[in-house]
Amino acid sequence: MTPFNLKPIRKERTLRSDVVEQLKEAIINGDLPPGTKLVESQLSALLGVSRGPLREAIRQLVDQNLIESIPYTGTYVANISVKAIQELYSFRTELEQFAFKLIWDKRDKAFQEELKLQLKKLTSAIKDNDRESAIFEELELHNVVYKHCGHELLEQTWQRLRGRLHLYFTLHQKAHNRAGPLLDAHDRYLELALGDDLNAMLEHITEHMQQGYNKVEQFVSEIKSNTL
Amino acid sequence: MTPFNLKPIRKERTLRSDVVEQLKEAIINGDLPPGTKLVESQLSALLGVSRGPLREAIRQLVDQNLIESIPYTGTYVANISVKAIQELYSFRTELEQFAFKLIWDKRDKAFQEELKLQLKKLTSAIKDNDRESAIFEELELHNVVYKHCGHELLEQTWQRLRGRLHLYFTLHQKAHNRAGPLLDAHDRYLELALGDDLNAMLEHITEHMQQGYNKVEQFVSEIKSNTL
DNA sequence: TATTTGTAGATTGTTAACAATCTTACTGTT
DNA sequence: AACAGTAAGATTGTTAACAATCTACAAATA
Repeated sequence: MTPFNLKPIRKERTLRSDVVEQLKEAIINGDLPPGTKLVESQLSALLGVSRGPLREAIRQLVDQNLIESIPYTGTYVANISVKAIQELYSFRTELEQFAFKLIWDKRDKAFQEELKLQLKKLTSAIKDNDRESAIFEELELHNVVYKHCGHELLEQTWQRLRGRLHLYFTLHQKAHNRAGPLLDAHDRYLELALGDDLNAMLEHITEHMQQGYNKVEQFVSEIKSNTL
Repeated sequence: MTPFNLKPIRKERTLRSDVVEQLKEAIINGDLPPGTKLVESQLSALLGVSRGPLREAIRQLVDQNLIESIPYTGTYVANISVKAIQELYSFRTELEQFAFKLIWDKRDKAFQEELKLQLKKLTSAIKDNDRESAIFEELELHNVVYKHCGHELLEQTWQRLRGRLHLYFTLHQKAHNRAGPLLDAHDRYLELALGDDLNAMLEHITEHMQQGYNKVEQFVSEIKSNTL
């Protein structure tokens, strides 16, 4: 048979996977604020799905730290805390430094172009004042690195953190109604990522993350003290 | 009321959690070799549980990379590969170096004593020629570090890798019927971990992991070529 | 005989009813 | 009024039956 350029189709559409997507989206968007109690019967009715697939979806989101579950008691949208943010940012720093160490000598044209393209998308979204897109594109920029370094375990770990990070960005944006954290000074990031000084890049990541942490930490402290 | 030093009790005993434990145990022990097809009806009958909780348990184990699942097709005990081992060991190196960087200035008496105790347990298990225990205690030794550095996200990530690592150790042991990887030369590990040269410790971790990787990689290559 | 096509059985996905557990509000007692 | 006990309602955990999908084998065709 003539070998068409056909890839085997991904057959992983199931109610569970759809529910995971929708719930994740709702949490990340802030439609379901942290602490919200998720009642299975209500949710399943809302989604038009029975409780079986819903419960399986919940298990997956618990593993992504987006939902907390207490047996026989209830499941809640994960709460935020200064410590959790601290951990997320310090961990991210290590992950991304590792990613760059892995990719450094393998940075091909495709990688460089995709990184440039992604920065354009981000810049454009910021100029258009489209906050939601800006957050997404910011995450996509970092995603390019993880995607290209060819380390599945690392990428998987990054994906697990990504949702939580997205949530923080959204909350920050909603709280201040201005551009989320880290939406500027990405030019230097790109410059170093395409340059030839690995150590400078690694140091920049530490600073980059530190800045992001400061912004997010600050507003979470505010929220927490307001809530009391 | 007199404030007793009581922690809120963990109430998380459910069929799902029991199934997770049992399945994990069976995979890690090698009772369910890599590639084994897991048929839900058979498993549920075997465990005396209906398919609902079983399926939820499977979701959790998929997230720990111990099971692979293809919708409408089947779930299988995760296969092993040289690349997966490579990734696991390189990632472990980063995680454990991060852990030591975190804990270094906070190493208290409790930490030091627990580390010493754990090494004793490991040494004792090796002397008794109790392979199964030796593997467990080896993992417990590293676990002490993650437990004490007070970084939940890091510990969580370690726990997710631990099962997979345990599986490799078991397979190695079964293949060669001799002591698993890394069961010697832990004295130096302890010495450095209690010493005051962080860089030496970090370097040692790299070597330590490299040795472990070499042993595991070698025998997996053998297995793979024999299977063909 | 080799290839294709159809069909039956097996297996996973989904649902809805049932059981166990928890929460809350009410009642009675001191 | 404060507290313990209790019962009703709500919610999660579990089960078993039903539907959708896939796989493997056999019949049909060349």
